Amino acid sequence: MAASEMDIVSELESRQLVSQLAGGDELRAHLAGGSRTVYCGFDPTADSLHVGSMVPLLTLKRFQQAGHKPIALVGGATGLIGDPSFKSAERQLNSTDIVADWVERLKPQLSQFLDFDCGVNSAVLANNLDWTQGVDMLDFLRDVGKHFSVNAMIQKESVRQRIDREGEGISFTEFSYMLLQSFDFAELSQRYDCSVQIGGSDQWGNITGGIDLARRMYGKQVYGLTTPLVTKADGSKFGKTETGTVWISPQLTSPYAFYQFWLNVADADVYTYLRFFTFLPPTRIDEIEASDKASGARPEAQGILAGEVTELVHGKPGLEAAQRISRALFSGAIDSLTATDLEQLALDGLPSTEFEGGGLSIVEALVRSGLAKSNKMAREFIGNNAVSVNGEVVNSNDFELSGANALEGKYFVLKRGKKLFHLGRLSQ
RNA sequence: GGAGGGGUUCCCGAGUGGCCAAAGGGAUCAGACUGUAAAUCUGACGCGCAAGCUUCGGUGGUUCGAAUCCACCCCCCUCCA
Repeated sequence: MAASEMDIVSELESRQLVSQLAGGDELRAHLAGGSRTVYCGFDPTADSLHVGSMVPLLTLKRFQQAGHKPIALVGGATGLIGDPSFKSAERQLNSTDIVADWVERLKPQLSQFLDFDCGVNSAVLANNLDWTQGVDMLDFLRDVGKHFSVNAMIQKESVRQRIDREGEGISFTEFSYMLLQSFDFAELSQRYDCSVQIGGSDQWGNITGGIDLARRMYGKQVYGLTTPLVTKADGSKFGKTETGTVWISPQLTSPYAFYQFWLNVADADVYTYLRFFTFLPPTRIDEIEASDKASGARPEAQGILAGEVTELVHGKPGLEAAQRISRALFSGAIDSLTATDLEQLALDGLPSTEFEGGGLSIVEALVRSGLAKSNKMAREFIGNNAVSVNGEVVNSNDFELSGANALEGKYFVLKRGKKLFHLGRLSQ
């Protein structure tokens, strides 16, 4: 490995990807001194990762590219408990079956970003349930619990609002979460000689807990690094769209919707996101930013970002499908699409609905397609000129969809608002 | 187990017998302006075309009338044991 490749901390800093360092210069020297083993944990809180999980996950990949060995840990055990860090309320426990199922779904998602066949620094996929479920409770309390001071734990910022805030509390279950994650780090330091843990900055308390535990249990010096939480300049929550969370899974968020999400990133955020979510060199990103600023026209950054991230997550075919739909729908020439084009859009992931029987009213079509939640909302959208069918604005509640005004005798491209499209098909 | 404080529409949070489908803020959605940005302004924001209907932890009462009063139950928080 070239020496330049090894200076991963500086590389991450140039991308503004370092929030906190546990170990500072010592950690830099440690990473510069050879190929190290680095881990990051992902708890199964749903049946897919979402875009927010991508920052630490891609950071893990960056470590691997720099010659280090990544461990992607899926929290089969910790997912049963629930991390209280910066959560405002106690959460509902999920059943063991559900968590086990989610673990299985997360595994391939974690794996797709890492290289498992590149020699000494091949990635490892681990599950903390493997070393947690057999541990005897009394042993755990004696060997692990004894190293933690409750006085110190309740001082952690991550649980502060649960303890200080009137009306909220924290169960012993969630409070013990830190012990489990700390135990993971100590265990990985033994099993894999893992010496670095990374995570989002909300994981700082859990990471430092692990560093202390590894030292106390095994006399091992280990380190930590956190990445910033992804924020949005306007203060709203990152990773949500009008249709909900943006997931990695193509079943939950189509490549088209995924692509659109990135295409719609605000100017104020897009260059930061290029640094966080792509592997383009920082110098290249600076160039893009400079050229966008100079042009005064619509920035190119969003298109580049959407292209890079969509390809990374959904591959070339996914990206191409997303771009096909985007071009077709936003070009304004909807009425020139052929039946083949329209069927392809449905295959590419444009949401679609079969409309049985003959003609139906626009109001009903909006509700059945999910573009409006209720008849009332549908009428309101129509009243606001927010609805169009096959490119033509609909301005009457009495508008009917029928073979006569369909594209190719059976297709309708329904649009609500500026960006939400749906394909309707009449079936006889 | 004891004492006290709470549970209101997506979230926060007012409301303590009719003027309450329920203030205010946030989030969200639509329109205008734009670049499928941001900011700003306007409008919507339980369901229903409407008459009206269903909501304020649950169940049952009191009352002409309840989110508001009473009883019991469930859940949460604080302090004490």
